[in-house]
Amino acid sequence: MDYLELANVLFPDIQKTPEDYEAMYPPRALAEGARVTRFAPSPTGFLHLGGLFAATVAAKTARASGGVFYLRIEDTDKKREVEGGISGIIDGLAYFGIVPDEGRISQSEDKGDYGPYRQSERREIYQTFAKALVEKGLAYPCFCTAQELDDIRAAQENEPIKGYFGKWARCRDLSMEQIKEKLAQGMPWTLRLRSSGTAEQKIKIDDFIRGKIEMPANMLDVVLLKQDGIPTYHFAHCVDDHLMRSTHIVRGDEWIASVPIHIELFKACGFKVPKYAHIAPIMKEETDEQGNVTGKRKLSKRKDPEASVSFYAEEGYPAESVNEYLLTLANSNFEDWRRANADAPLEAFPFNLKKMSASGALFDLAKLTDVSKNVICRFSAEKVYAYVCAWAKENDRDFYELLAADEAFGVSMFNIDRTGKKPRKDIAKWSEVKDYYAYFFKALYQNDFTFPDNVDTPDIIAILKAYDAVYSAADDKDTWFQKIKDLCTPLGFTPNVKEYKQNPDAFKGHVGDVSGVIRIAVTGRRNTPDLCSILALLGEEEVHARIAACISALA
RNA sequence: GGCCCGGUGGUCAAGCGGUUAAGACACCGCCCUUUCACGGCGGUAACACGGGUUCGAUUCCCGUCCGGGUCACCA
Repeated sequence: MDYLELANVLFPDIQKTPEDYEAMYPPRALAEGARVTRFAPSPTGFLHLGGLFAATVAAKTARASGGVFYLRIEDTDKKREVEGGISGIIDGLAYFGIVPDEGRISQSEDKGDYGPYRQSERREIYQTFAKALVEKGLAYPCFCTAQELDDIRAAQENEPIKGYFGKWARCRDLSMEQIKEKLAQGMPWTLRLRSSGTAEQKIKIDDFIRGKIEMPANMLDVVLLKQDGIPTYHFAHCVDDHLMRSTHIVRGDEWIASVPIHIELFKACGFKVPKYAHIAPIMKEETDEQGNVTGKRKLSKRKDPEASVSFYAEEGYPAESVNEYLLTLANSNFEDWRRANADAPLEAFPFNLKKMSASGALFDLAKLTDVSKNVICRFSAEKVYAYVCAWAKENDRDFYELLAADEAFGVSMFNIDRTGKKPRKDIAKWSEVKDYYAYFFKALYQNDFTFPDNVDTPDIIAILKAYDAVYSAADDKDTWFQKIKDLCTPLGFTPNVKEYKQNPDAFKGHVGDVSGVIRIAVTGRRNTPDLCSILALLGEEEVHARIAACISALA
């Protein structure tokens, strides 16, 4: 067989050679140890949490080493592509602060010297390298139809090794005449690798996360180029990551099984094999209708709302919170680092690929909530106000109008209990703010005047009347509190909590019960930030009105 | 089914031959406290199972079980 002739018959239009591309995309001039990583999603929908996680890990890996992180779009399957998929991914990443150093930066723009970064624009490159493989006798055209392939699969049902190889590889040894004849008939063809693997061969890989793995070598004549001339994932991965000079392949662990194929391909092409880091997926507990746990599975975009990154934007979890949560999953020492470096930017965390867990973690919303409260309590009131406004503008227009009507008021509201060493941790996501802070707005304020059972209604009314008489919005915290204490004794309560605990039968309650009554009368809630600040912000007129309304409701 | 990978409290996880088996979240209790929080202290709770190797196994080996992945002209 004259492979040179075959190559020209198959790829008559390809003039360039692999050497041309090697020269066009020279090795990167980076410092020793700098890692080049990428995120390479297919634009099949919006970004999901697993993708964000992989991108985060890849980006951190590159940044921590002074390397390069780039975005490549793997759109070799036009059937699955969705409209706006590319910008959905780019915008999604940007929302979480991930801006690639190079690669695809918009629906139609690239940045960097190793592009194009969209696979559908790299057709000629793949064909050039495919042609070179044919010239070396390492690839051949296959004319099998989908039906024939199905038949092979059916026949192999009980075989230990399945796939296109050995006696099943019917097109492997076609003569030049047969090939030319089929081509002349216009039969569509795919290009397959002529694998040199045997059933006995083993390969070893040293994965950054999994460690040493031994697997049977590839022996399948996998498809390199589909009928439409577009490469499969395997071939595109090989050509792109070589030409774009990736040093570390960070990807989901569903790819582990195909590493033998990839290694054979890199070697067949004469490329250096990159390092691999296969990350475990984020899992979700699976339950039946009764809520019993039946197992776990990968977070699914279709079944789990929290799989989609847009869920976090809609619920109002700040990107910072999601990022921190993801980092707790990625490197378990992150939380220790955060405690020791409370105010350091996330970028300062010394991320370590090797500390990644080999098994998939269950997604834990309670943990995210906790992380998020810790993140938000460090925000300034101005920042909270800005975030809540931005969230409400998209998700709750009425609430947005209320907030935007008075910025100073909004900031003051979020500033309560936020300035000390131990800021209040009450907000985990912006969507709960409206409920927590409703009493600040006349339009939202509601009160069903439900008081705890330990205070009788006549006492409630007495407390409110007495407080209404002494209240002044100008009171500072000490004055305010002293006034409440002064109310206690005449009404049968004690200003001293300890005293009450020592002798609970001697009093109707303590100063905490008294302030609790005032809180509920004015806000309708049993838990709020500092009451004194709330009353001052609400203003005298409003406070008096609310107290009066409460008294008449109870009377 | 073949081939890979994994299996420490409910969850995330340190530990990697000798530990009272860390820590975080959640939960419970106590303390602090004008409420709510915050904070502090304490508590319940774990090495999947069976065989080896060893003076000694959570740590090493084998088997079993369980969980996950993969076996496309999808990525």
